[in-house]
Amino acid sequence: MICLKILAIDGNSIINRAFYGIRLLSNKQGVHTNAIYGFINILLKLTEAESPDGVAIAFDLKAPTFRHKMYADYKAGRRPMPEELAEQFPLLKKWLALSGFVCIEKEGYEADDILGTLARIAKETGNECVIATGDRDSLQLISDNTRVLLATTKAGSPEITNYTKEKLFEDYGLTPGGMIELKALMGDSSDNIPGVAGVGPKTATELIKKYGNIDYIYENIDSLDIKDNLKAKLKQSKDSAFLSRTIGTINCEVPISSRVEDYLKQSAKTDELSAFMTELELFSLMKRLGLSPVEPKQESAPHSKRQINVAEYNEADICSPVFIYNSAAVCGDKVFALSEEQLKAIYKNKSLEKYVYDFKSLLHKYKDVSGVVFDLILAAYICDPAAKDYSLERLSLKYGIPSSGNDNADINNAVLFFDICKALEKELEETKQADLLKSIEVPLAEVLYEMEDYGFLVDREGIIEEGKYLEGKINEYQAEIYKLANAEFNINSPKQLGEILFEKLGLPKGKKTKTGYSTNADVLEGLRYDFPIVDLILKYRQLAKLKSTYCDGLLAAISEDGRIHTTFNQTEARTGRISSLEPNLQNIPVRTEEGKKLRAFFVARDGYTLCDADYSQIELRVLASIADDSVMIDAFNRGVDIHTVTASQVFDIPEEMVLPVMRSRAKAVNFGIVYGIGAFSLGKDIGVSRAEADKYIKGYLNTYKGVAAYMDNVIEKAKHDGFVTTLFGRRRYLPELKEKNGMLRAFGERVARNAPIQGTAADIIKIAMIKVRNRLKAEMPDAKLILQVHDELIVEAPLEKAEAVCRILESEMEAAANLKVKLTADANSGKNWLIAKG
DNA sequence: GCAATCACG
DNA sequence: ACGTACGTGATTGCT
Repeated sequence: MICLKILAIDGNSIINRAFYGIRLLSNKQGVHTNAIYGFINILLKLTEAESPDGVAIAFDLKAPTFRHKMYADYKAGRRPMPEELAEQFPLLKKWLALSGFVCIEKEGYEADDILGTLARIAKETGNECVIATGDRDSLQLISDNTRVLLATTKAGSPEITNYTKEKLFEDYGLTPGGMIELKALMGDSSDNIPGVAGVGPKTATELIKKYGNIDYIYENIDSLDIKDNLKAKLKQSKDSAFLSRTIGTINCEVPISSRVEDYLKQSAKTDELSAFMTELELFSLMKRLGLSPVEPKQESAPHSKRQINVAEYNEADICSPVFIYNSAAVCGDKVFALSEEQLKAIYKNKSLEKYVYDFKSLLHKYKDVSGVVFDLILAAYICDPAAKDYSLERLSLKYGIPSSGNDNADINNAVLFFDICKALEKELEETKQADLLKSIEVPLAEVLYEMEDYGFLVDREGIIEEGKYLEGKINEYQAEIYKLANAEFNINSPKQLGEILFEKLGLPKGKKTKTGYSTNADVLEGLRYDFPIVDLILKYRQLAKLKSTYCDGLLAAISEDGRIHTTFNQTEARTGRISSLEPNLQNIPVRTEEGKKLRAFFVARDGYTLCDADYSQIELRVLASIADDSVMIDAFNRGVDIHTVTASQVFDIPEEMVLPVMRSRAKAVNFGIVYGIGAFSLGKDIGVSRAEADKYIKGYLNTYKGVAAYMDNVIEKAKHDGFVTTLFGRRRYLPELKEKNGMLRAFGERVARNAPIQGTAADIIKIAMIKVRNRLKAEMPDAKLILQVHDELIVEAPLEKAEAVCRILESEMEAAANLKVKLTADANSGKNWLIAKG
């Protein structure tokens, strides 16, 4: 077997050394390049000296890591990175990518952890790892397969020490593992790790040399041959020592590729690299790499070529399109700061085309905002619906856009905003999603604003009464549970509940969770008829949920106008759905009788009524259409109950012979198929054996051959493309399909099957919402759309308009898309949500 | 801040 | 042998 050598570089550490070791350099546009220059220099030296087979450069991300979670002050008090350095990161990463080097960054982990993981992978695969860093923390990673090249500054001049196990012992008298123990005692001021108060490097080293580790030290603390006051200090800081060790231990299990081949250097994109380096004016490095400068093309790098000048606001300069972020705007080749008055006037001006950030929030703030043709936050969501957030900061990193370097933050951000808009616009064009933004998301933002603003009236007194009633019942159940358990405990604590049920009372143990016994409804349901206490707990849980989340929660959310104004999040769900929060009005109970009662407290105001319309089986209709399954299409077109048809096909009996239990099983299969179900879960869900469930699925796929083919094809295609799309072109990227972890890959496959279905349905109802809102606005402006629950729309309408509104809802919802099957929506009206749902 | 639980489509 | 159905948000307990 050939032994490969992987050079693993701590990107953050090395770029820092480069930045502080070399005076500020910059190109003509004022982009700083000294850290990039220094980094590349070191990288070239390292590769020449080591001739590695692969190179991986690890970077920190800003996101908090597990260390912050364990220890809130981790890295507290660090000086923020200077802007001149920060702006060089995306450029360096671009350079590395163009050169064919592999960069690794992982949310929640530090560069150190990635290095540790690479070292472990190298070790496990019998390869060699060389770590290059300026941070002594990595010394703990040394092993027979791993060396550390430690960059330091000695007497003002850079020096590199090659640390092997032997060299480490020579310098520190410790093993790599000992370095971790050392840190547990002495702490680390740069990361704000406390260690043991009053113990510095010298004492710590002595202790570890003598006793090996802190476990031994603390187990035998009283018999140790050390001074009493040192013992006292150690005892005093025991917890801190163990915490410091945990935090100081590098995590070698970062989820990154464990194939060493994935870190081999790819060939460089020479042309692009030359253009990029020319732009950065890194001519001496180019020479060293054998590249020659190229004449920059006019449009090759719009953000750094294009000149935008800071100007005074002048109304005559304003023309379409104008790019507004906070209180500054870019228009033509000028950027200027705006007063609130000026902003207001620009937002009002219908004929002025505007690129904005978060249209819906602007509507809340300014009420009158028109002429919006582009919303950055929505565009960025379409381009990457899985992103954590859509801040300029994150996007500028993603698209490699440097700061314009202006002193005024607003001016700077407006220019950045402009550049990001251009990048997103380009990506939307390239991925054929521009229409999604223009025709769906931007108009929808305004509809959602109106819904949020209008709100949903609730019967406050009714909810208060219901809360009191529930409280009484909950107390009764609680008393009975305590009596049966012969103990008082917190029923809301799964830990305590598990101990009572499975240890004290000795009930048969079911599933386990990471932390103990599972006490969820699935488990308890199986025990409820054998053990009265379990039945009570289930009832208690149900009512406790209704009380806390729905009574107390909703009451707290009622505004002064007596209405609940939820917030719709248009950029959260990876499938394209919208979500509702603070409070969530998309999960108001409906499945149980007790829960349903709450819906009666969602009401229409005097003289008005609620019109509620929902799509019938929209996801299955979408599936039938996307899969082009003639049997399912035919079933829908005949207008018969789809679950009955499925049962009749799967059980091979006439439709009129289908029994309720058969229909209900067929229904579970229909739903399950949409989610990419397996026999195990289906069996569990409907309470039949796995083999029985497997028969149903086989029967299903044999009946609906188009669906069967689709389920295979969609994964095939997703693997090829790296994403799936809805009927309207909305993408969901699926990096999971490349996973070598089978579980994650299987998850990716289920998502590939589900996302086009759920996503297309989401697109359709979004279109319907826009159409319904426009019809209402034009024909009966007193009627307002107030809520969407994925396949359901609710309008508050004047009593006498109820019928007309129901017909508008039905017809617009049905006409929202033209599928291979007819879409059906059914509307009802009533004075509260419970009644209106029909 | 995470895990467990449970509410909805 | 392992885990096992997609997408969300709120509450509670616990470290």
